[in-house]
Amino acid sequence: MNQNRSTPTRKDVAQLAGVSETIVSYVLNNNRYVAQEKRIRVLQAVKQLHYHPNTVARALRGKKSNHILFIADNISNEHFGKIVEEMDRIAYDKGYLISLLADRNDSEFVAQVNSRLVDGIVISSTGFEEKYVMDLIQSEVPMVLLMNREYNMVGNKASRIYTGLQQGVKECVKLLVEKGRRNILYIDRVSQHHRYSTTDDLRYNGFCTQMAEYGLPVSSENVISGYRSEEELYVGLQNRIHNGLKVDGIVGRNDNLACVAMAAVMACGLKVPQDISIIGFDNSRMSNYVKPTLTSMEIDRTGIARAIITMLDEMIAGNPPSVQAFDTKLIEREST
Amino acid sequence: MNQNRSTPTRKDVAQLAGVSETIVSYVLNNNRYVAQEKRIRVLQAVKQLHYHPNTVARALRGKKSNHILFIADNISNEHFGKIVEEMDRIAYDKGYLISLLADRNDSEFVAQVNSRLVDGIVISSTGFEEKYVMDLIQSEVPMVLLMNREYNMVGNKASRIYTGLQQGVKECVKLLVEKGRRNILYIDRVSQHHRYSTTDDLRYNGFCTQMAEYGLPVSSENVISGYRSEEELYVGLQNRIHNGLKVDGIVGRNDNLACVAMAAVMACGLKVPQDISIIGFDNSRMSNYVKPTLTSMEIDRTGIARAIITMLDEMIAGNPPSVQAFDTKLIEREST
DNA sequence: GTGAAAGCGCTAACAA
DNA sequence: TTGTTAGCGCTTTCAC
Repeated sequence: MNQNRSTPTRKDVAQLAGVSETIVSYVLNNNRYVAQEKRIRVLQAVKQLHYHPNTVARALRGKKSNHILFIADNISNEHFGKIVEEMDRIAYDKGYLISLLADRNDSEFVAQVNSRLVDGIVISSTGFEEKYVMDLIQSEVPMVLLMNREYNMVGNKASRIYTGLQQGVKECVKLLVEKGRRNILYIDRVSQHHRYSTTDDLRYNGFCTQMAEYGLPVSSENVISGYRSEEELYVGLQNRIHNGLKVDGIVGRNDNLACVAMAAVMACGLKVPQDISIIGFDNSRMSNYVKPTLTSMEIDRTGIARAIITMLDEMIAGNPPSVQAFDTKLIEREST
Repeated sequence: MNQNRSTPTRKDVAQLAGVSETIVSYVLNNNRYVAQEKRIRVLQAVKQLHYHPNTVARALRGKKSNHILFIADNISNEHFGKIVEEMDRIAYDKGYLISLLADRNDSEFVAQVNSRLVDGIVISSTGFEEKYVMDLIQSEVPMVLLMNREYNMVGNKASRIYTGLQQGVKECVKLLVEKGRRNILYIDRVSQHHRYSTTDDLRYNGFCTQMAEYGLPVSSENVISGYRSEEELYVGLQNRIHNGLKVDGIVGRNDNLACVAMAAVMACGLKVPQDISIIGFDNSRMSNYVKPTLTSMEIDRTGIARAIITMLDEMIAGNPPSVQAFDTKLIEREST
């Protein structure tokens, strides 16, 4: 814990400005009339001492903690990093600090989170069970959900952001069909804990929906799921193709998986994009550098980050939760 | 702020267990003899209510806040994300929460940080000025520095982790020289704020040192620096080569820049690795998927993450700062 | 316009 | 072994 006695407190400001401590609070919170000259003296003292009200004490007293918690199931990928980076840029000016936490599916986790007095919670996860989301909502902390999946019980108790996953994947399928592809694979996530996509997952859902609209089949044949690692996927996909799986198009759940799949089909002797078109998701850096370069869907991360902070701000101010949707943007490259 | 009245407090536990509040504290902090039966009743009540001591109140009272702050200059890249992910895994079990903050070079930033009562600070930045690091050290919060650069004033006031950058880049140069390369370029970072490397930067330093040991020149000819974006770098490098720059080897500051450089030299008609060998740094995912696949240096992120938490724990326990060094590992692929 | 004082949930010194 | 109490830094009610 910070033992530093040199960090100024409200008392120091009051002394330097020659006013009572209460006056300092009034000036800083701007919620009471204070004589002009005193106000000025206080502000000067604040500046001189580089005083910042102790966030912890404030939070304990029931004010804002200026602390936002971001709960996610994959805090290491580029997509997530970019959103957090952008959030930090906006949030810093508003005085917010952002914490990162990987989700755990147990009620201890919920209790842990509740023991922190945070101003807002953002959840971006497909694997975090809805009952725990509901537990968190019960404690009445403003919450924003990034809709990677559908929730059944949340209703309008949390703000929701549709990041364009479902519509985006639908457009991926459309593009492939327009290119004349019919034997289209969907590459599902790899997971060591058997957390594969269900139709709750908006990307997977988008795939199924659009395929159905074209009258194309969706089955265990063309949904590539159940692998525990990228290596397994790489080998498994090759085996399937050697065993006669027909494929002329691939939609990857993200760029990384699309690249794994691309490497696998190329290892099978298929030419991209002549024999098969491949499309990823996220428009991450690597899509520019793989060979052939990878067509991908760009997600509006800046817009999403802004929306998160805005929504949280509004809910903290007492407004009800809201909903916002974002579009994705197709970035076409060599792989299609 | 969390308005939730249902989150249990110490009082609730005391009531349920039929003991005084102090007893609850003593049991939880395990620092006083408490009658066996009472201790059991307390622990039962804790479990039943899912009670967690309010971290904020604790921190205010001068105890641990269980809060670690990670300050960095690039919170969106994969390398950084992996370290945080690993830290979270270890830290969660110890009750720590990790916050992320992009550095800002002003004293307001320092004051902001000080207003949070954090248990420890981790800094991984090349651009964050040392005077602000010193200001942070003054407030006596345990600190771990990831040594991306040399510091001149820190001395042993903070724990330091050498992540292998300098030695790693030296090995990169060695590898290229062993392959018979002599006209070796170093690709420096791109920066919109003119924050290019100086010899404080351990990667750049490693390059200079090893080149000198081989009697090879280092000049503005072969240090590719000063570009504001990857696009500028891509174009600029091609121009230089068209203007006669001789090059048969490239060391990229990271995989991403190495890929940009690789794309540029290939666009100039050079063959990789026949005409030119290229090596990156970080062993990020993309190095597996670019064509040709990219030789790179793997950093021991798991080890580093562990070391960070261990060091912080020890300093929080009152032990003096320490130093640790990690080795990098060469992952050779097609580009060399 | 201003100040005194209570109290947020917790720890630890002190007293019993 | 246990309870009482002061106080961490702050906000806000209430009285002046």
